[in-house]
Amino acid sequence: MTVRCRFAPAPSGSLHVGNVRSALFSWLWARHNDGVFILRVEDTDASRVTEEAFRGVLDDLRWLGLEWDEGPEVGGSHGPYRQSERGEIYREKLAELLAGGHAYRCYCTEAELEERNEAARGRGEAPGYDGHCRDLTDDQRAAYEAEGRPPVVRFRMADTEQVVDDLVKGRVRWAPGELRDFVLARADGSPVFLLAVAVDDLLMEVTHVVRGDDLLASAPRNARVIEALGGTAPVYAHVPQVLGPDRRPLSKRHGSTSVRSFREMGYLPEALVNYLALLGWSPGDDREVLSVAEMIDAFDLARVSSNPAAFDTEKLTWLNNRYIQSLADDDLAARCVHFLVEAGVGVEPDVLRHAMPLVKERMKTLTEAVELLRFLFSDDIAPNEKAAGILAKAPPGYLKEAAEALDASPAWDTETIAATLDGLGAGAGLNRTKAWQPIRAAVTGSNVSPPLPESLALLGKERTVERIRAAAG
RNA sequence: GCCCCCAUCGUCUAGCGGCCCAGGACAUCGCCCUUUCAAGGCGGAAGCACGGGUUCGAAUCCCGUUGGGGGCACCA
Repeated sequence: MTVRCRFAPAPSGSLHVGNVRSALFSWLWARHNDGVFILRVEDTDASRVTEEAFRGVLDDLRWLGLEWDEGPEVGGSHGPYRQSERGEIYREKLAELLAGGHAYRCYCTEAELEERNEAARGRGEAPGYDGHCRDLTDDQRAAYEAEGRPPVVRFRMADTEQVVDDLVKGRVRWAPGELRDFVLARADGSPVFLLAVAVDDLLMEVTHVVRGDDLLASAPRNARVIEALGGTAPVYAHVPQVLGPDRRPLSKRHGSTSVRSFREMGYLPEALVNYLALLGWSPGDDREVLSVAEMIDAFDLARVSSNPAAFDTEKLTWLNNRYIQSLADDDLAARCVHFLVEAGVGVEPDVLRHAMPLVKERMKTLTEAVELLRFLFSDDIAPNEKAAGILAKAPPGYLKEAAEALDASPAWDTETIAATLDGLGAGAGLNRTKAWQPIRAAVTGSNVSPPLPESLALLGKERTVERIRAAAG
């Protein structure tokens, strides 16, 4: 049987990394089994959903490389894939459940429900729907109808022990009566999540549901609805929440947690995917840096950890640098362009490409290309505080001398420049650090830069000499 | 309140009864390399929440305690 996994986000603009991890595990499982990955958008709450928020989610997934086989924009034989377009289907299935006696109309008002809940609490009993309208007689029903009470539709939950064999949590049980009859459709007839998910998973022939463990208790409800509709429930895998550094569930409160924000901070999708895969899963050996192919090959839902993991930006950053180092110069340069342009630095593609070997091991994020390489593309290199200090401490006449020596250089390659610089230092009785730092400060405006001879070679003789002369005053 | 989930270095994890006086990675500390900053190499410190069992033997199994988290909606 073909494995069919799905990811069903609400369109939020940009996915947060916790959701993405669920999506990733679902996707990896589909790919591992040569199965199908479905994207379904849970936009039933149409009032809050904008087209922009919808697009944001698709963009995030594509950027991460989590391509879907069925879903919005790619189609598929089980559509439509937006819940907002499936109203008719839900109405149909709701009628089916009602007709089969698996669901019933409940006339209790919210006030009545609340009142009885309070009373239950007062008696030390568990709150929750008490089954008031479960077995109304025709007369009672008629009386409520006559009152004009708008009914909701509730699912008749089996009064037996409920068991879910979860791929990551193991066997989980709920005592009889623990899971109450829940609402499938609101008084206005609109479907709620519990109906929509069950119907969609059934009709889309989903075999494995991978999602956050905050939904663990809805698994038996989903399963019973699917069965009431004549289907077979999928296998569930509830992955733990992703925690923030304070060990509380990740939320907006933690600042930048959306895919978009990591993208804007200069993280590579490869690094984010690799990092997220390692959050709660490991291949079982000591590998940490894994290609997508290796992840697909090694992935197993049964190996996903059942305890919650905290998101650690430092390790993500380390991985990011590893991936930056591994990229080809062309590729890296292309990815840096956006950030340089964004910062107002106009780039020369050829120079940029040749600068990559100089910066790839010192860039933790792509945004750092800006500070590292600005001096190559802009002549506005006013020295920062430390650079100014270095310049002030340079021996009198040293910079002028350096400018002349470099200007007189017969060739302009790394070796020649290094030799010239060394000759200069020797003449002034300075070691390399003392001899080179003033040059660095004069040319880059900073005390920190890529390797000096290579930088000067890229900058060109004219601009180098000009800047040193300017600094010499 | 009731129910459910979870518990190995600061963090992510390996470990599924003897291979473990617990292995790897990030972070951290020290040394090396070194033109700055990085990167890299080598080394160190750091953990089985607690208490009972079971067993010849427990990080691994069972029970309890404690501590986190989630659920108990006409939200998803």
